[in-house]
Amino acid sequence: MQTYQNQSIQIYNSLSGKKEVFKALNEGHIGMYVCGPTVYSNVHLGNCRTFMSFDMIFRYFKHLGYKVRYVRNITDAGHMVDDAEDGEDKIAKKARLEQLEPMEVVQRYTLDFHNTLEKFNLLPPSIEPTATGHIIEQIEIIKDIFEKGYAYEANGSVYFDVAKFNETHDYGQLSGRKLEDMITNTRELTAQDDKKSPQDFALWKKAEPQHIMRWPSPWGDGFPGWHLECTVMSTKYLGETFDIHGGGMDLKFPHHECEIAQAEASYGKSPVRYWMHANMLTLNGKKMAKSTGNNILPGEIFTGENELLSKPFSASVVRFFMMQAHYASILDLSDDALLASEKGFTKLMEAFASVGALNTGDKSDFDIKSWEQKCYDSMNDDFNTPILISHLFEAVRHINLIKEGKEDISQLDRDNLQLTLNNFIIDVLGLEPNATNAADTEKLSGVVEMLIQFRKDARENKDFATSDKIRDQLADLGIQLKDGKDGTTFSVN
RNA sequence: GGCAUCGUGGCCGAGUGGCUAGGCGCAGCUCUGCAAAAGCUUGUACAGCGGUUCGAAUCCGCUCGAUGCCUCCA
Repeated sequence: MQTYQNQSIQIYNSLSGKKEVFKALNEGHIGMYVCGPTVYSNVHLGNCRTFMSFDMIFRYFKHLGYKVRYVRNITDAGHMVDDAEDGEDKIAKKARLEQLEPMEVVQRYTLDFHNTLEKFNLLPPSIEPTATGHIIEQIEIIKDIFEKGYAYEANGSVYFDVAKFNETHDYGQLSGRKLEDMITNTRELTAQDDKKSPQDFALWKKAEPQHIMRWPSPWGDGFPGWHLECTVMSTKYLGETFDIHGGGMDLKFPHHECEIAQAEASYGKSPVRYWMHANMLTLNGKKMAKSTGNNILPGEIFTGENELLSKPFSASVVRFFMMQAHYASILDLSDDALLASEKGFTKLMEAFASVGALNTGDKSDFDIKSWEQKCYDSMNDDFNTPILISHLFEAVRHINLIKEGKEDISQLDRDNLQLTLNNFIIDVLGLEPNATNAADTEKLSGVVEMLIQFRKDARENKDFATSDKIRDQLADLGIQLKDGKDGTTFSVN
């Protein structure tokens, strides 16, 4: 029997606007699609938060014993830009500026993306398809939508006819918009090209002669519209209806709305059972975005080379910081908040590391079973990691009390505690103990233990000048001595 | 302008009709040669104004403020 059969998960479904009990389409299996990045520049920390949120969700499902197929795409075909160079796609533009082949840009930033996510300890998705690898499928679905009467061709481009679609379907169901409101409220747009209506969106876009990324199609050389790849790739790998579709909140409209329209137009049914949206990471109270430059790069966090930061922070600390907020809430990044998280993270990890060495007794003052269920309950309630973490700190308190001999724990409970902490801290939250070279750690440990012994001798001889010198100089090196009931331990910053 | 979301104690951040979230910081205490670490104790917070209710931070209305989307964006 798998763990998931004992746990009932509630998910906030953006489509209904309510928390719903999650039920997998196929018992024991979950299909999850998450909109990935457009690889035309370095991933910033805001991007990372979204992928980290879904990584946590992926991890939890796996922990519960589900077989999960997690698909996260790479958008390498570029999208339209809205500034002066109208009609040019982002990747092509970047390529020309840097005198690179488009696929060279794609390669560079895909690598950066992967490297960064690896630092944050994200699990790779099951499939990571690219838009350029699915041009044929995209052309096929355009033909299908065309035949069903929801698309029209204009000057070598193909557009989705939103008004036509809305006659028989509900365009705007996800974002809570009404087509008539959108028509009356549409802002003035400069490049309105060949669309019948501003609400229509491109399925296929004609490539101008200078446009580098282009493919042949029944409508001439061009490139696919930016909503299409997700429809095509999610369907290809997960089926016409699948369990979960995720992405950043900023993709809700129009991107996800258009995905629903395309899928309903082509397959005649709603593609997704649970829509999930991760909220924005803000900087100075404003959304991080590539286009506005209001962002911070992961590399700047790791080196501390940013005027907002007083020091560098490890990837795990940043991950812990993000896990202390609910995925659907806006989270504001600041030096103070990271500093506070770092302290909490260290406290948590030190307690976790010490569980195995806890002295055991005949009884336990800590009800592990009910505590464990509280951990599951918090995750089952729409993946509430901040609540989970509050329960983890409850365990930390007990661990420290046991260490001081003020509470007892049985051996069985200690083992269960260690296992459960490992499940949630390592497997579900994806946190990592500070990575250090094992061989170096062993040597360092030997040296520090030696100094601890010298200090102990000095203290026994009441030579406090020497003992304090050892303690203070080690502290200057970032090694903190901790005098406890059963002798002195140390930790390295 | 339209559509949303949000406004919680010094800071971050959960919760959401009555019952302690948690982390960081601050203060006191215990421990200590002195510290640190650890533990214990302490916060009577929910933007403002009305309303519903036996009871609201939590529901409703209005006001103010912030953010997001409406145009590429995680």
